[in-house]
Amino acid sequence: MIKLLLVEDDLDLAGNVMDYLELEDIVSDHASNGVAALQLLADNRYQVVVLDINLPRLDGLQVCARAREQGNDTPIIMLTARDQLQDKITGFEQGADDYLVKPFAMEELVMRVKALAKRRSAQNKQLAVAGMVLDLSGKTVSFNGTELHCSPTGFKLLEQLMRASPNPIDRDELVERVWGEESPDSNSLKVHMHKLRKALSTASVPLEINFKTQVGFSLSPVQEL
Amino acid sequence: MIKLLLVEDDLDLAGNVMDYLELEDIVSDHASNGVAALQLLADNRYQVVVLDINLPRLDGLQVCARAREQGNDTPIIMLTARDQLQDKITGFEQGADDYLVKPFAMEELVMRVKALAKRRSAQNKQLAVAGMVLDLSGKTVSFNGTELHCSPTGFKLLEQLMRASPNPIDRDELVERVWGEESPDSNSLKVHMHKLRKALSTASVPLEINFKTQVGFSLSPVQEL
DNA sequence: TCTCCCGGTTAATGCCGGGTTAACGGTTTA
DNA sequence: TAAACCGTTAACCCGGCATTAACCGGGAGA
Repeated sequence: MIKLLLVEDDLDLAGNVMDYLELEDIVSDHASNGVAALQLLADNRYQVVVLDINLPRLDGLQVCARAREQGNDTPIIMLTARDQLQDKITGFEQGADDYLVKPFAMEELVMRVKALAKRRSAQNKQLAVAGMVLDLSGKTVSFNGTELHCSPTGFKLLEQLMRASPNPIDRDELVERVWGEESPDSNSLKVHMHKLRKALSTASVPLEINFKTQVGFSLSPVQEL
Repeated sequence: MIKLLLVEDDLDLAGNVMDYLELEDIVSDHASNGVAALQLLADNRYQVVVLDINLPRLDGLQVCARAREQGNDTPIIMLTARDQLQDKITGFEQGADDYLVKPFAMEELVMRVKALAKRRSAQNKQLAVAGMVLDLSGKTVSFNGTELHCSPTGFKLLEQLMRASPNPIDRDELVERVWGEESPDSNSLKVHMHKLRKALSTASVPLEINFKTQVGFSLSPVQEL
């Protein structure tokens, strides 16, 4: 789900855009002038801003510049009816990230919104359990500085296990988060789990994956005897 | 301080413009016809050219075209009394960077001059990674002083890789930045990548291009063992 | 004690996608 | 007009990966 701020004074257009975006699982706040936009930007965290250039009170370029001055680095898509080079230049100079000329296709807008949101959300987050670090942006897993190899699916599995750790995660829940609705034959999970366990042991990571019926899988420190 | 060439046959207007620009810390040379303009362009380096279209001897469009033919990529602002779309199109086709219709406000001109000068100074930089230098203005790449050959597309690819380095850049993102919306068959990227890698290795550049699924391409120093 | 269930283990299969190479067509240059 | 360059495409190779199937072994219940 993407949270977006739409700044557009044409209420008809704004309504249409918001309706369409909603179908794509993008929820929008709306401002119809520059001052309101800045207020919303200051009070909320959006993943993307769609900003018309022609606005009452404070035009889009100024809104963009002010927002950047205030340290707000939310990705901004500029919107304008003027298909002129100068607008683009000025827009980018003010710190816009992308540009769309009216009239535009809704699909086009959605595509760009998603692209920017994705780029943004992929920024350096990482999970750590018992010294093992999982880097969401680089898709890498490392322990004691040495990287350990993980296939994409293995990575997703490990991510879920680490998010839940030290609590167990239900088997079906796990499968759904990794594979989504369409899950393959259950054998696949077994095999991936096996590979994960093997990877952990060969890397001497002091963690083990346990399974308990009616409870699920859990990632926990190895128990010495 | 911005150094500018004003090409304008109306001496009154030219004088006014130059006086005004001076207040903004912009110093101007002046040519009153196309031939003189080309001569000055060949002998000096300006940050911006303001070029009237209606000129004696050689009109502005021709001056623009000739200058570009000679490899001069100084930003040009076209100036004309004719507010016609055709002029704009033709102007941009000849390589103009911006456009201003007479009569214009001095503030408008100053704004655009500054915008172009800034863009120019910003884009004239060169990128350097691990001793390899990519010159944006000259479109050349060199390592240890020796130039290494790069096709236009290869150059764009390398530029994006270097901008992102050492971080990876998403495959789709890369394709869009190099080819734009309409990208060719994905094979093309592979081939260009291959040529780039080959160029790097034959030039003994200690950099390598890596790819990782779900992450993208990255330019990083070679790992010795 | 036998058997069914279910997770773990291992090996095999097929696919997907990047890497590599060669060839074709268009454009520019000598 | 021939040569060189460049972008693109097609064809193939190859490795990694997900998936499947087959088998093993322990625990629960009859």
